[in-house]
Amino acid sequence: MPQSSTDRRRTAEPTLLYVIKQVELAVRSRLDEILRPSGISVLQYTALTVLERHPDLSSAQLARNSFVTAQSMADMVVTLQERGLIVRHRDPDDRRRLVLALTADGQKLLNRFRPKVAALEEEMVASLSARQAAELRRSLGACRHALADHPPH
Amino acid sequence: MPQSSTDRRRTAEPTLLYVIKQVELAVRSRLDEILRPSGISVLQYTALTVLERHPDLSSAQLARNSFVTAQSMADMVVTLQERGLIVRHRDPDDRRRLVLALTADGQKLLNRFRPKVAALEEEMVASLSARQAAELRRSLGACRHALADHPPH
DNA sequence: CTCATATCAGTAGCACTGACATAT
DNA sequence: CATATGTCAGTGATACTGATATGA
Repeated sequence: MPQSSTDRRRTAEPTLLYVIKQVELAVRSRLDEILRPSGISVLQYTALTVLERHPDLSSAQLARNSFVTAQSMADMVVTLQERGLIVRHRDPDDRRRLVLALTADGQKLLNRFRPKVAALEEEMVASLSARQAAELRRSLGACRHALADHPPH
Repeated sequence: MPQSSTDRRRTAEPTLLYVIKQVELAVRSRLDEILRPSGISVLQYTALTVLERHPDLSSAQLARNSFVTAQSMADMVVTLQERGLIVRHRDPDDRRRLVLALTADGQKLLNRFRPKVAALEEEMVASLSARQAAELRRSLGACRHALADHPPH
């Protein structure tokens, strides 16, 4: 007897949103282990990698990039500053902005953990071909783009 | 002058791990808005959908599924129970286990928000073909599987 | 005046460690 | 005794709302 396609109790097919969440949960769990010796959290590490790729961001810009409020990001920025991983200085062209930059220690921390993080990514895509991994990245980028252009509430 | 492939300051290419995190952040932000009228959090909603697909799980099993400790999940389970969305009863075959089940109200809540959540997923994959969306799901499933089989720390 | 940025204060949800009782 | 489940207590990192000051 065929099962109803609308009986979600018996369809073992989870939604795409759920699968994304599951992968992110697994990644975060593994990154937690990797970063534990560093003393910084996964979110703080992520913020550092963003600053590495996009120098001279303000805290407010970093907040929008991470879909959190400016107040939430401010706490993390202060923490990273107190640990000597970033510095802040006024933007002379817009004296409201406090521009963020990695310190030598911050860069050193990123360099130290990059191999293990890259190994985790390798492990994650081990069963995919290079073409499949590339398409995965493209598709996720399209998903991100589709959701990003949304008026904040 | 060609840029060095190891100078991550100038390579605009973020890691796959980062792109996954970005999509999950965007999804969570949008789900927050959708679920705000319901009074439950994204994590609580997710737990309800897991119980819908896999009835008779214990809190500890649910915790392992979500990569969190049993204590963390216990808090959420108590909250959902107090709101009348789930019930718990002893497993007669293993009297340690407290088996979880959706209540009628819990099922009603899921049914009420399913259309909006499905619409969000549609919006996310709008620029992908059906084949691309299917491959995205397959690849993410492979990633999840590759990371799941890891000894807990 | 408006908007954006940054900050301060208070609150709440979430996850953690450690300890413990109970059942297999 | 060893293992798994569930609970209780305490703690910390995170993100939120609301209010305020400052500069474009």
